Amino acid sequence: MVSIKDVAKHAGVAISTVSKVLNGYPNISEETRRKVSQAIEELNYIPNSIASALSSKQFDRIALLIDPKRQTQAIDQIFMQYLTGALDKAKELNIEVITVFISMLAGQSCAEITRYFLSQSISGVVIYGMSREDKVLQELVQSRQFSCVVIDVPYTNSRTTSVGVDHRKAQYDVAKKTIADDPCRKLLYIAGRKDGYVTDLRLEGIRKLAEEEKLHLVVKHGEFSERTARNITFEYAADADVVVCASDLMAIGAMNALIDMDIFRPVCGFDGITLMGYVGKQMNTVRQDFYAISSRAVEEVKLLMDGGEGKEVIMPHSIVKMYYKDIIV
Amino acid sequence: MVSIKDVAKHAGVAISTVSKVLNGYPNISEETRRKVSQAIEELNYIPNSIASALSSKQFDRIALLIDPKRQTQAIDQIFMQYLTGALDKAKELNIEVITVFISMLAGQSCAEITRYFLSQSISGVVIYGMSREDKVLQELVQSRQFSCVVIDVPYTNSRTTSVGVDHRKAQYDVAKKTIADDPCRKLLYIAGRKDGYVTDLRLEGIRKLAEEEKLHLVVKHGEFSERTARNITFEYAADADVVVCASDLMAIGAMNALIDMDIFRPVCGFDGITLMGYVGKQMNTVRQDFYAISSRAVEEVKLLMDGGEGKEVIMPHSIVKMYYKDIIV
DNA sequence: CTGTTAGCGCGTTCAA
DNA sequence: TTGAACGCGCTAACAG
Repeated sequence: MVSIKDVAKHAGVAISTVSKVLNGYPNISEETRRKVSQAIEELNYIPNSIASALSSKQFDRIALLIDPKRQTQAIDQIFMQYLTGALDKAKELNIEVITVFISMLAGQSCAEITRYFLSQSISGVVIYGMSREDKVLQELVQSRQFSCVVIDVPYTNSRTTSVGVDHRKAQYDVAKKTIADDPCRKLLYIAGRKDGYVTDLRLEGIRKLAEEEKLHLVVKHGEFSERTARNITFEYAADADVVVCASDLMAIGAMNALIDMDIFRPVCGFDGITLMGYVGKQMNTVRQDFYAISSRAVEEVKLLMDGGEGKEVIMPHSIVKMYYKDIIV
Repeated sequence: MVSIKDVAKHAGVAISTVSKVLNGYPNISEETRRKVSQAIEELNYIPNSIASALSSKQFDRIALLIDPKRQTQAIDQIFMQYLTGALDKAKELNIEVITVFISMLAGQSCAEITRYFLSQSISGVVIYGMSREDKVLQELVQSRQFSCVVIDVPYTNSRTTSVGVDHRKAQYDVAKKTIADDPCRKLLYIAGRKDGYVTDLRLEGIRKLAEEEKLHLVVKHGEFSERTARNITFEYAADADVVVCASDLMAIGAMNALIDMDIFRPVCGFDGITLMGYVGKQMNTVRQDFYAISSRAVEEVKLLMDGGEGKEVIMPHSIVKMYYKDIIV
């Protein structure tokens, strides 16, 4: 391995001079700079980022906390988009990324996780999908030991920024579009888990719509489960004009139930996953740009690491209809 | 930040003694070990892995090269499984992982990528989905600069191990199961891209079956595209008894085409993705355990980094039928 | 069994 | 404008 020392020798200058050229310091003559650059070229020198990090003690490293535990594999798509968004932005900002599945942290206390992160020189964390039950993650965020960005969780503190869409408005919008296409009087709403952060927000959205449109609103909790939504649909959908679901997976469950029941009801989902296109009928969904959200999250965690204050970031959303023909490649 | 020096002082021993305790060296008295451990405890000392890596020059770091470019979002599932398998195993083996989407390397030469990896102290690479067109990746593997594991690519050299299932046998098995259920004389086979590594292997498998069973075999290239498979099905399926596809996505395209054509033909896919369960009819697929494959890949790259020789690893597969009810949660 | 010493590769004073 | 010297936090001989 060729080190900075070799370059210095080859160029006939001191190590520190090479270092300065490398890091673009101003006080270097054109002449020396050229000599050094040439030596670097000739020796094919590659700076050792490990050593650099140790020496400068400047090392931006973040952990991406992803939770595949309460999802079926069908929505891995969302996490892949989260990942690509984060990785792209991280590379742009020259931040190192450690991808961590929350399952890998299972059973560990907040202190242990903190320990692990510190030993890895991680100073920022982006959390995708923290639930109210994740007590350790809550603790982690509240400890303010790390710069945190939480996705879709309405919580901020001095070192924590939240990034997400306006779930209240999004749910309102997507449902409104659905009933605009098919007028309705009675609406079945399949909500998420009772204690979910977004559940209440989305519920507020649908309540507002029901009030405005003077709809008879029936609310059932589908627990974000396809099967539960399916069962709820079997029980209550015949009696409703429209079925609105707080997640795509539940919408798919509802749709399949309706097919089995052999009745038609307009259904809308929420997340905007491709899978929606495969279920045969078109459905409205919120277009959440997971890539953009994640990209923004990394930007925000960087700001925090640079000393910024935690804040709330609302990303825009739009509404789309999913067709099979738009998805097939 | 509390360092090893503080611990040494606090425990009243030398720095190296602390280091030895930390790394579990044998020649340490129980007494000292206890003292040091206590000091570590009291100061809440966390070893700096960066410094450790620099000093020991031992730093197992691998890059996961993932290519979402030629896939629809529908099969992100495969990549998530690859990821979890790799990350879990990496944590077990204490290997650091850098996740890289191949798109992030687009336009870079082999030398530039090599440079980047070296600067990141990456010594091992796992490549998921390398095609014959990826000239730079080919070059990278052939350069032997890094310990490489390629997934589903039948190439090995002194520093390259290949991991994958036996595509020939797998294709044979899944198709055989399909025609066992529904006897057939004429079989439409929708193959992958003409230049794909696995395309030929799978083709061999189906050819062998056709010969054994004396089937009339019609082969068309679906380019691993759902739409192309759909079009091929429209054109040729009416004339066949069974449709065998070299990928799940193509199987889905074929199935949807058959539904539109309003005729029934048994269809089988290959990859075993959950999405198969959503298309309405049951289909046979190869059960590839992506998690296990990826986990094994990381083990293998570790062996290579420790000086092992490249080799070929064949992972087992089984055949399953996909039902919606097995998938819904 | 323990402590001393010499680096790992680099960034950063501070003189010259 | 340049370079010698020191230190980042740790590991690994070697000496005691």
